[in-house]
Amino acid sequence: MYVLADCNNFFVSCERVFRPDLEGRPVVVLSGNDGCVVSRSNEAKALGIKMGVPLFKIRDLVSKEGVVCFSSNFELYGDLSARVMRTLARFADRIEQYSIDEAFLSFDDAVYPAEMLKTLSEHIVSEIRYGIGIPISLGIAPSRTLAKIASKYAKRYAGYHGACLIDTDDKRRKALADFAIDDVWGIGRRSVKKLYAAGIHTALDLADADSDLALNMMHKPGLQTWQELNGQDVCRIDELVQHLTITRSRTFAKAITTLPAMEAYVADFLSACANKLRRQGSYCSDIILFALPSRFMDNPGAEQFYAADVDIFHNTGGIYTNIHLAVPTNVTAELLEHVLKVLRGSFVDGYPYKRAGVILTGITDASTFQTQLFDERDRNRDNLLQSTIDKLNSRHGKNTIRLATQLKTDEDKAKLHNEYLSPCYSTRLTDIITVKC
DNA sequence: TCTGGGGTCCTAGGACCC
DNA sequence: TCTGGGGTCCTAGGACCC
Repeated sequence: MYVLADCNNFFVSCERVFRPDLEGRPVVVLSGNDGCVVSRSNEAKALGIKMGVPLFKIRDLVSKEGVVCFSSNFELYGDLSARVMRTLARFADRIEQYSIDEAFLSFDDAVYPAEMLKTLSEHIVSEIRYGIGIPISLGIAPSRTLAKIASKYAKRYAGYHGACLIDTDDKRRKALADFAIDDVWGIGRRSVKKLYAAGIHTALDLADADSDLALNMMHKPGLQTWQELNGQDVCRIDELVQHLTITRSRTFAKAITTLPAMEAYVADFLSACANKLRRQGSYCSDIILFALPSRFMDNPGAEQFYAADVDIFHNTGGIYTNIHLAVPTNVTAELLEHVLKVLRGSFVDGYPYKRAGVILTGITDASTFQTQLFDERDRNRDNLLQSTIDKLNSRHGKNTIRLATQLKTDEDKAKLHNEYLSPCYSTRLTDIITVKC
């Protein structure tokens, strides 16, 4: 059996851990530059605030209803997430972290009868609620897709005490009959339209349909969803450690128009990517660099460059390049050399670059590393220098040693528009909570 | 004024091989 | 007039996830 553990309104719940006064009040967490709503408390949902809505569109509602806003604080969320994951791992035979706030636990059926899992799950819910402060919902079922559905019911009805079990065919059919097709894991917007046209509106409609219908409309992933809704376990994710791509990108509050400013951001993105790459013990052979204008046609700064109905990359002067390296590497300075060369060659001064980023691909692990015959670099020296820098940074804090091109931390903060940022209560001594007696 | 960021998997089609 | 069959690898784009 699988247990899906899904934290409730995770980012908002993290903020509330250190602000218990916000229980019962409408709270939202915003994306970078305080752009869109990315997490909502139940009270905020009840006010009709939709996921992804831009803040400027709900300003009136926010002030009228006293909605509390937070900028996103990933240092805080990452730390609380790690605590939740460690706690979950203590209970399960196997754990697969699926996202920052979700994990699949798997249990051996021979050891854990369904009813025992239900009791255990309720125990996990209260352990995480009272030990860490995060409300969480658990769904128990024989397949991952059904476990996801069960977790939604656990969230919906308080009577389940945070854990819902779908273990019999009768329960499965009842649960699916009351579950909208567009809420099923793996069924996106595109597929929903086609399914509606075929008269399929609930998860049960799909499960009871012919498997060929699922296959023809939604190809292989659709067939897997069909199987999972019918209780078959189709393994789709595993205990994946290595990422196949590593990305850092940002939309800027104000477009970047000068090369030195862009170089600083790109160097920062690349440095963060390379760090992650080394932490997972990999090398990469390709870097994608992009710097693009605004996605929105009505953005006045970008308008003159925007031609309707044409590919934004090719016709507006935006940058989107794939840089292939002859020898895979994970050394920040070396990666940056390549990227800066391309950036300097393609950057157009005065052009309004609104978002930019770096993607590492062609990722391989250390054991498959291949040297090249005509390699001029002294790789031993590079690696020694890099590991020394990494050690210093891990001892004295992120970016203690950084490349000259990178942003200075204070400047970076000034440029970021994060009006409602909370302290990093659990990861920085300077931000530690004070209790007055 | 103001519109997120980081991922995965699958498929079709082109280039190339013998 | 008539132009194989089987395979691999790579890439761009689509769809989906939180």
